[in-house]
Amino acid sequence: MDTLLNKCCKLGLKMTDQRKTIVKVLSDSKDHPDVESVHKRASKIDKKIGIATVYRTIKLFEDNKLLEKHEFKGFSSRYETVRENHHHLIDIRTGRVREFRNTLIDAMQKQMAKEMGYDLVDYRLELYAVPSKRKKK
Amino acid sequence: MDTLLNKCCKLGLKMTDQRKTIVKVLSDSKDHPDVESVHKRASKIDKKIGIATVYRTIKLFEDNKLLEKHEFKGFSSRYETVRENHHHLIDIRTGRVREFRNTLIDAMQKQMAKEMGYDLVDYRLELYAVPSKRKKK
DNA sequence: GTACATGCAAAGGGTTTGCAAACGG
DNA sequence: CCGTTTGCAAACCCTTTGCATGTAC
Repeated sequence: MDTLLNKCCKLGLKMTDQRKTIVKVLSDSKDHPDVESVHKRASKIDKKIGIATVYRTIKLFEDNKLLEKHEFKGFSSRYETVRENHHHLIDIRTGRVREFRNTLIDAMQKQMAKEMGYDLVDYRLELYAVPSKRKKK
Repeated sequence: MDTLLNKCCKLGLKMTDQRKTIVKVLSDSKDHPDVESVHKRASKIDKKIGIATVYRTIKLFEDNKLLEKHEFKGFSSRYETVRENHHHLIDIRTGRVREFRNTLIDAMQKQMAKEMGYDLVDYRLELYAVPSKRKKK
């Protein structure tokens, strides 16, 4: 098992009811919600939960590499549970995020940095797009 | 001539002294300054210039496609005059930005979007790196 | 029990806006 | 001239923080 909850336990994080609620919301999220969305969803389980707690918990998870933060152009910060490497395509009309992998681009990025005399530490590759009229080729 | 000032005139923008000052600052900038830096540099020419004016002018230029805004991770918004297509490598220690081109990656991005059934509208490719210890290969 | 987490509201940083006065074309 | 732009300060949004209270281990 490698659930978010398990990872929290392994890290020895103190699991309050609020944190468990937020873990559940994040684990159930198939999209890339922002803090407000997480708070809204969490409120359905625990109507007393404060948004400051959501901010603090998300930051805690982020610091512990359980969550990844994305700041897509035109949106407030959005989060997803850390999984394998991938890039994002954002539908600018709906905000929907689609994921993709492309190991060739990954390799080229690393090489590009090396050629410029740097060691790659992190990257960002985001495609902003709209559904095409024609059928997918 | 294709200077920023010329582009402003062609667009019929009212050129106040403040705007001319900001245009000069931006034209002289070889880096990717944030609003505060632009304001500081502009203040050396016109000590009365207000930061709200800098914000408004930069937004005006951005809306008119004369400036490009970048929101690099960990920094406040930074700007550069629009030029040919290129990507950015950010030295996370200093904030210094290096530019590079890679047409193969460009092509792959477009193709990636198409394969997913989208038309690419915009993208973001940023490398975050530190100078490598070894000599550039 | 004790150190840490919570909720609230207030503060924070970067950016925007309302207003009266100044100014460009 | 008249509509636009400016400078100032207040408002703004999202996020963080101080504090007294509550809670997991």
